[in-house]
Amino acid sequence: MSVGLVWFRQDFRLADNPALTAAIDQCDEILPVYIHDSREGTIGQIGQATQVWLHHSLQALHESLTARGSSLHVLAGDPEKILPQLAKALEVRGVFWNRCYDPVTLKRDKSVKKALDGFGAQSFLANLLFEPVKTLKANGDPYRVFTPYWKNLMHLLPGNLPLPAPRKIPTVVLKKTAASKIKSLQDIPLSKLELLPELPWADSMMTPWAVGEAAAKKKLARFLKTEAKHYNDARDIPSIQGTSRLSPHLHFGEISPLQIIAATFGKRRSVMSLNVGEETFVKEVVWREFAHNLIYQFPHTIDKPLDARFEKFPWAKKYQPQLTAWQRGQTGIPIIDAGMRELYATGWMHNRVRMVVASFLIKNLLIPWQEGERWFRDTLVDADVASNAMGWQWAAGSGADAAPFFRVFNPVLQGEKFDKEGDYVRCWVPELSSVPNKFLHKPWELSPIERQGLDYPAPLVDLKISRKAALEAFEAIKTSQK
DNA sequence: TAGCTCGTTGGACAA
DNA sequence: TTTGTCCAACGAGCT
Repeated sequence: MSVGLVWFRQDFRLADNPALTAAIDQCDEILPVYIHDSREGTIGQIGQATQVWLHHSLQALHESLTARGSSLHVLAGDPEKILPQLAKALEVRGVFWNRCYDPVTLKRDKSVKKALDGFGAQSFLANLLFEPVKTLKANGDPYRVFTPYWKNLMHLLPGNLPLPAPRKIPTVVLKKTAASKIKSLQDIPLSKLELLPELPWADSMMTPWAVGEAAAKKKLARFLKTEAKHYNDARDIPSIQGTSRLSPHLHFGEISPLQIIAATFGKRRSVMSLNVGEETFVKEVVWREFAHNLIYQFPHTIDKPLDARFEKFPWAKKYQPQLTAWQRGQTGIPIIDAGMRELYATGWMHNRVRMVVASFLIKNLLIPWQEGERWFRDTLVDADVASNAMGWQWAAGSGADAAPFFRVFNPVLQGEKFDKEGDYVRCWVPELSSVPNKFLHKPWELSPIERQGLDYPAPLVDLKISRKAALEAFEAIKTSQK
């Protein structure tokens, strides 16, 4: 009997999982494993919100494996040591996994592959549509601008059909094998990973979410049936369900980008045949590809600006109180506070508001974008190295295809434009619920009498003055060498 | 090769 | 109230 080891990492699904399918094709018996590596500097060292999601996602994967006669083996430690030990003890024919492209994982996987020499390690493209190493401009350089990237790749869509989920997964019983005698290879209960903090926050944060492959599939189907048509406009209104909210599922691979594309296209074979909403939605999936491509081609941009001029940007020197006020949703600017509170309460924030709070942190408070990136990474359930770094660098103006420096979002105008009736602000900043719409996004303009009894802080900064200061700060670096 | 246009998400200001 | 123009400057991609 030949044995195949399937190493799950950020691909917690059975359908459209090329590593799993290949293992079943090539081997008689499978051992599905997840290895948790929480050492400092490893990819396992993730934010609190994503840890909570990870716990539930592993649980869901285990359940769907069990339903097919298998189970997930959870181990903790260094994959570079554990995988060769397991491979040796089980005398495997192959070790199968789906590739990730962030620099930390890439480096680790390279070592793992080397350590598995002779055990038939195979990796697959599964979490992206396009292989970053092959996605280059005609002259061989990496893309830095989204539009040409999109124009050149849209013709390849919808691409292949996603793989079906295997009906049965013939599984090795660890207890009967040599591996069961080695302590470090013994299965541990999921709770031992200690991913769930002992805080009521972890429960309440997860209330709006259903985790796992089945939930992701259901959510996609619903979105395509109802919201996708209006996505182009509705996605900008934070008070309504206009976006797909698939980002955390995509991050953990509970659904693949290929599955999303295939379902959106249906029987249609070209982008031109999609309606405007669907096309914009597909474009967003390709934006995710673009972010992963950028991080693959320019790995240093995880925490350093792509545009080197920004290394010398005159950021504020002391900013802890302002940073804390921003994190807690106590800046005195309603739309900012609504967004930051939504983030803390649910692990998610509407994309329109993400741009506004990022612009405010960077351009009105002059706080380095890396601080915001770190906070998002710790609090978002969809926190993804590539998308997060690209988004923040876009807001800062230091990234690829970034917003020009003079583009400073005015949170009052953004609020009045995208939260006209104030539903979003009233939902997350209830202390303002009685303020009339005219002043809801600028309560500091209420008369002192009207302000009486209003338990809401004064704005942290004057928007006009701080905007001017930001433009002057950008002036200081714009002539220096790129 | 040179010249041209264009660039996810905006705001201020003048007319 | 609405609309047009400007706010930099550079690389990508096309002709």
